[in-house]
Amino acid sequence: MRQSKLFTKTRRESPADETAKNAQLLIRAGFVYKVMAGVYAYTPLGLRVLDKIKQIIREEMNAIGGQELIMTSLQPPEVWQSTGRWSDEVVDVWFKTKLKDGNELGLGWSHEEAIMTMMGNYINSYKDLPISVYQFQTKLRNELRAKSGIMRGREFVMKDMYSLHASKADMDDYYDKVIEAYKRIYQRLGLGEDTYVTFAGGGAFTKFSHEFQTICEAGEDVLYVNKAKNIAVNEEVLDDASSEIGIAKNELESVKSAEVGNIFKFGTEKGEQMNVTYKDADGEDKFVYLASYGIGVTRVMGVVVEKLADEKGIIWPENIAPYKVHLVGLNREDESIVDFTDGIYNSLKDKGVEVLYDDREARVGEKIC
RNA sequence: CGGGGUGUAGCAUAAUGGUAGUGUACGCGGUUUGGGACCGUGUGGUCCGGGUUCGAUUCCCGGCUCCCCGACCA
Repeated sequence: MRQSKLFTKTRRESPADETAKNAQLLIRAGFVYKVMAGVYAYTPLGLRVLDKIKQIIREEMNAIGGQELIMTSLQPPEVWQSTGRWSDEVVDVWFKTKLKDGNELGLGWSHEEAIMTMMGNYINSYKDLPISVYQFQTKLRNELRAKSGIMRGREFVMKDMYSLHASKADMDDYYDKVIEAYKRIYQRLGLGEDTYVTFAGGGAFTKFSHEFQTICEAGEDVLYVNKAKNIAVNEEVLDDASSEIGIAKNELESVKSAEVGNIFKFGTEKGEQMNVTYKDADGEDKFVYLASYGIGVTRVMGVVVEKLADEKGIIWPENIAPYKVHLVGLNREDESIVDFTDGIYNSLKDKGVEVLYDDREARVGEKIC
């Protein structure tokens, strides 16, 4: 890509209406454009980063048998009524709207019910299980308060995977595989060192759900960690979990963290509520087991910026940098030098190296800054 | 949703009850040229609605916006 033609250029100053480091830097560098509170567009540079993060996740999900598909943003109420999650009292982040004929619609904030409804149409026998599907979907959530730049928006990209099983044991096995896949993902994203698997807080599902928390000043959660023992406990479940694990509070250090992934087992709960069954080997109807696995793709991007930036700006890990090479062409008035750098640019391109070529007529200082 | 703040040019900032200034960005001309260079010149602005006033960007009321704290967060 020739930088002279690149859509978006850098800005010298941070926007006054952003205090979050990730938003300030991403806007200054021209990776995102703010549309409104909690709603950001991704420019060509930002999209390249997003696509690379997605590709890493995609590879790891495929490696454990996940199959990519895409559900819909428009959601019919019926699908959610069976589990009680259409109610605004139960789910307070719904965006709801209406069709021209007056019928209500919701905009997808999560997709468990949507997946289960669809799966119910395809799963008949134990031979159809297990099955694991995932998507990269724009989630729409009517958050009371958006904050922290791209880390908590009303519209954001999430990878959500759903696995369906014939037995608890099979679900448990797969769940553990996903944990390992997630660890590889965060490793590849450059967050591995500071990302911990923790028991999640939040009521009835605590024992069946885990969060992936990355130590990050800009995060919303508090984690108690023991780095040497590689143990981390969410503040919300500190008392219960620490006794269960057998570690004393004073062995743990309190740090702020951002939730970069959340996985949980529904067991047969959704299957029962939505009547999703399969025939077992004896011809008997059984409820399917469900587990689901999320990664906030755009949030992860924000966390990377927050954690790895220095006083001069964003530092992308090589795996997700928008380009592998930034070729800086100087002396644009000297034709022989222009020809020379053009040659380097073309040969890198021919070799399939992703290269951003600064061919602008500008001084060195400006290009490098 | 409760509380606090905010709103001036593309961006960042200043000032004022009486012609809104500067930087940057952008256009043009020129001097430069290995870490955001300089000179000249030009384009461009007071969130929306109402009120007070001879006159409101400024004061008052309402709305909206954005940010922060809290609450919320499968």
